[in-house]
Amino acid sequence: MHERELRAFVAVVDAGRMDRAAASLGYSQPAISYQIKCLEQELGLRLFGRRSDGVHLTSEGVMILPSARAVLTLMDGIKNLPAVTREVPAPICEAS
Amino acid sequence: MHERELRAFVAVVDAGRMDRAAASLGYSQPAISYQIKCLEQELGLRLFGRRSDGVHLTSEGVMILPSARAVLTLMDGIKNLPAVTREVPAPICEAS
DNA sequence: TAAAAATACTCCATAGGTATTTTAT
DNA sequence: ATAAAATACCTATGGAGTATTTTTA
Repeated sequence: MHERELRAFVAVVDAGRMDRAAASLGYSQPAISYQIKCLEQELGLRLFGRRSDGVHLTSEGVMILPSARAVLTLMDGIKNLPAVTREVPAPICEAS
Repeated sequence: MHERELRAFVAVVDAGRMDRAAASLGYSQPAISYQIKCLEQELGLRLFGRRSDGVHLTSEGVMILPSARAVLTLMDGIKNLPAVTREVPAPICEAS
């Protein structure tokens, strides 16, 4: 399971369509289709039903969505943790 | 940030040495060294101090460890969620 | 039939292995 | 000097793009 697959997953959920999700992530539409397919294959289930007007979550998709979001939030936190440590407050009094 | 990098990270933490972590994951030692290096570069910080008898977490490494473990736990949960749905209890009464 | 997703294909970057070198006690 | 990590090198796979086909309402 890869971060970019999970980002694709939630982007598609949010957009309701793969092509718009692709645009929002700066990828081509086939790239997102491929990522979703990879994730579905790795999990061995279908995350979306395909329609001519977009895509909708299956019940399995609904189930993993909260965990997917949580993983991405944690990852964002990991990426920001070092920044937090660097945010050591500057001395209140400037050197004279 | 990739799942395999986080798995390498926690395996190295648990083993205290990259070569043993590599063995525990079924990778070669240079592969783990490479994954740790990638993660350190992506985060822009050093996760481990290197010694001749192994490796030890830096304070930044200590900070991200709980989140790294949480991500992996969530990922394991995602992988198992479908199994949970499939574990629909069998009918208690056999068909007569 | 029109809009969206999937496939085919090509190309490059990523990540693995083996062999070797470097580093640290 | 020895044990562990890093580097070099090669190869294979993954994942991206563009062009095209397929699907579905």
